[in-house]
Amino acid sequence: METTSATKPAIEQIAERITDAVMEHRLPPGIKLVEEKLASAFGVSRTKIRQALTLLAQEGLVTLHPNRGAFVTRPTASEARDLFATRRLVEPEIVRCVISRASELDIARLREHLQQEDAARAEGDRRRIIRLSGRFHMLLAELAGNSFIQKLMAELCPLTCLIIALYDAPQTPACPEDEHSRIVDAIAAQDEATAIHLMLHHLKHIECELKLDAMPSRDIHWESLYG
Amino acid sequence: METTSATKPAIEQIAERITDAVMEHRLPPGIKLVEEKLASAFGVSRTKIRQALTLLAQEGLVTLHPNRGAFVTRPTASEARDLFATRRLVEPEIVRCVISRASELDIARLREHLQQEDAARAEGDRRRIIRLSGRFHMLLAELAGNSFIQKLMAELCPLTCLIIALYDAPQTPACPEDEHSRIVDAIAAQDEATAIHLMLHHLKHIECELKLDAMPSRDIHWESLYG
DNA sequence: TCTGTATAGATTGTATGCAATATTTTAAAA
DNA sequence: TTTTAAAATATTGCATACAATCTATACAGA
Repeated sequence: METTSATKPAIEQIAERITDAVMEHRLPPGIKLVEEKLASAFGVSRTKIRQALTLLAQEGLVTLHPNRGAFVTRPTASEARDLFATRRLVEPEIVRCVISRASELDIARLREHLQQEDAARAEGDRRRIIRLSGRFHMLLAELAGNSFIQKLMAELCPLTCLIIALYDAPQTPACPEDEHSRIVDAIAAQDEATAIHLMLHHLKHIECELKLDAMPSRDIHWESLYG
Repeated sequence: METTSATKPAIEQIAERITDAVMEHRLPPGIKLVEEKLASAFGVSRTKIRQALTLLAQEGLVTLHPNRGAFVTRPTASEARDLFATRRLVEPEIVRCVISRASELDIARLREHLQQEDAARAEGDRRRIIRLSGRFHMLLAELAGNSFIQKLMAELCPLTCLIIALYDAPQTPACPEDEHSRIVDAIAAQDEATAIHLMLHHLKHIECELKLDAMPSRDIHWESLYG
């Protein structure tokens, strides 16, 4: 009897790599994901790719059009607002849970992540900054210890990256974010009120930099236009 | 050019029928779902069944064991507590949204649903009662108008049914639930404070009837016991 | 009786092939 | 030149077949 292989199912690995590519804006919203191309890129057959795509579709990162294929989702402005409303509801709870549960080691993991973000910012690697910013919130959710909230945030964060790709002013100066580090400080100090306040401020900050209005063309619902 | 067929993808239909069976406790927690059996039951090939199963696994209703197959999930007591914590966080927000958005027609839909629940209760059809009780909360989430929250509740409600199947005292007298109808009354009256209070009370009520303690044997995590 | 091993059977994992559908290209007509 | 129609190409949807893996049974030895 051997050790139960801890290797993740290959399908999830594929989905994860596609997710990373989306988070880094290397796969822009709306782009078509052709099964055969992905299959040869990953060195597997279409069967696995299909399963990975249905998985990503379930997460909302990919949209499946019957008989037409898979596309990276283009969230509407309305969906973007719903997403941030959900995050404003959930992330304060995450902060509460982390403060009440986190060990020294957890705090250390957070600080280590902050260092990675700093490094990316120092290099001006905007793509990595965005991905790491998302992963910061996913790490917080993980430390909160509620698997349902963790899973929800694992879906919302990549989608947030997509929304930023679509609606962020192109020349937003790479966010002056010591915001993450201040949140970690408040958590480490067990200062719940401050931590929650900073988190909500941070979310508002991200949302407000988006140009969610004045782009009605993006929101046209072609399917229902004529009937 | 014809109308884009509004027929749901067949895979989702299969997943939905399996979900209903789970909600009605016709597929008990832990049971194995053999692909071939399902394939012939639904009259399709294993390929589609597999995709439906990965979808259900993503929702958490089914657990996939590599090379061993798919099983209806057996939530642990700890997961059950996390689930209710999540619902206590989300459902008050749902109530708020519904109160501020719901039209007369939406309220009518809620009342119609209550009638179905009454009918099931009058017939003593416990299975249908449980499924409809779950669907009541899913309907509320739908009316709240936030797709992310709606999707989350669409996962949590079937799981709640599973938890009830596992942990509910077998002879719990079919819940004396005018609780749903009182929630709808408060919503219709736009009485936010009361509606939220009733909702939280309702959730506590469900959770407290569960025997989440004193059954440690269910929670043993065999995989991590020795290393 | 119990334990361990070998064999047979069942089930999952994956690739491949073909039919159905969509997209692009080409050519013809306005 | 623009529009329309038809053929050619590309892509998805699905079922099936085979290999890999797991499970159950049978049997030998302690």
